[in-house]
Amino acid sequence: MAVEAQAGKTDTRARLVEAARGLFLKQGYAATGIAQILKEADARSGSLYYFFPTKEDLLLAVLEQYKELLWPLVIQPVFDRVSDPMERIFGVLDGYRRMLLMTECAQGCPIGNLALEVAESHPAARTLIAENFDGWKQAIEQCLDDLDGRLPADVDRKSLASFVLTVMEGGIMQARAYRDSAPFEQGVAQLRDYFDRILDDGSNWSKG
Amino acid sequence: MAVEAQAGKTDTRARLVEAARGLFLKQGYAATGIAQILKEADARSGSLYYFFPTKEDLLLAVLEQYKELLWPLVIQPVFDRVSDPMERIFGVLDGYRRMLLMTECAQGCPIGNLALEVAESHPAARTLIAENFDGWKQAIEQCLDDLDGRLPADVDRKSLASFVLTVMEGGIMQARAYRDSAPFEQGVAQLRDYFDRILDDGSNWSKG
DNA sequence: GACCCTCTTGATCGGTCGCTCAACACAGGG
DNA sequence: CCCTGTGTTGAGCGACCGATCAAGAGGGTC
Repeated sequence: MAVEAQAGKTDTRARLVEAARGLFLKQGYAATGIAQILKEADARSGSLYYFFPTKEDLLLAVLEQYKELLWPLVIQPVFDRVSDPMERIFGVLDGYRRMLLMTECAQGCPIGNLALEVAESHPAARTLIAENFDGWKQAIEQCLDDLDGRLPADVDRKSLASFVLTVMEGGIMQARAYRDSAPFEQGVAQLRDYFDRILDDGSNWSKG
Repeated sequence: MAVEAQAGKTDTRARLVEAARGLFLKQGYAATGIAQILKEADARSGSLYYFFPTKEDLLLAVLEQYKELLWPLVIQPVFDRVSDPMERIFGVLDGYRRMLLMTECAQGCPIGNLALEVAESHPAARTLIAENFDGWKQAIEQCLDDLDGRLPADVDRKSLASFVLTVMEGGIMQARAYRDSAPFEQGVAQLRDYFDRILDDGSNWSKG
């Protein structure tokens, strides 16, 4: 019994979203033409506009897919490999470092790119971008909660999770501007230093 | 004696750069058409292409102007108002917060926007973006140097200045994605907390 | 006045943009 | 066999893209 078609009737829609996702990531939204997406997906314009009334709807589908891929592709693999909550946070960050290295700092966070490019002009996309950030921060927040007593009670976990995202996105931006992963890595190191200073480890450190 | 022309012979070039600067900031580089720039600058296409062989050359001129405007517009006003090196750093950051508030979080850091949009596809622009970041970080680094003894000797000032930029850019990105300045403000607050923990103030704090 | 140089004008180029639509393929159900 | 519903095809739309260029305006100099 051969594996035949999936649940859906056609995979054209999926191919279009996949192609658009890759091209938006590499080139940005405005710089990517419909024709290029069609070529990459091996589809014809009529098919695209059958599934997506406008180019923006395709963008929304891409952002929806990012939401769906966040846990299975970004979070879960790290959580499976690492159990310590603190190391899970830095494991996720290390995943982005590896992407930077693999692409020679050409590609960064797809959500971050789109956040700055389309947030203002495409309100619906902006909402989905915010939801992507929310999902990411919730994963970090869960790690912070799992730290239990190690994190002082007066620390605002949501705010700290937001800070982790801030450092990641800012670090990636610099890495891309300099084509060098060092600014990202330094930022992560400073973030770890900050965590070390916050954490109640039951230990007093004396430096030097 | 009326004030007549400036040193240069014409201001058309300056008007074009100014118009392009504003539009690239609001809409991004790819999303801004030449025709729109011409309309905004009240110029004709021949004039533009007399000064700038291509659209990318206009982008480079915009980035050069940002380099020139950094100190007089962003750094110096804060340094004139504030003398304490630490407060100078957070004074600069507060300038960006005010921009976010004024624009309802629609506009962020012009360099950051372009960094993510054109860094990969326009190498010459990427270099100028990096130079803009360098200039910004040098201002912060100067503040760190001016802290003298308050900063432990083993702290890497370049790395810390880079971290300030990272937090700023990451914070602005989230502010724009959420159309809310809170993530930026929280990030800056965490950064201040980090500084407080790093600084040798000659004081021991016991919390609570 | 003749000449040059800087800068401006605006029609126009070929190409690409996002998008439309009538026609058609094809499987499932009656 | 026909009908319907779900996709697919590809020619082609008007608009706009970035860019070109011959012509000329206007000031400075001799």
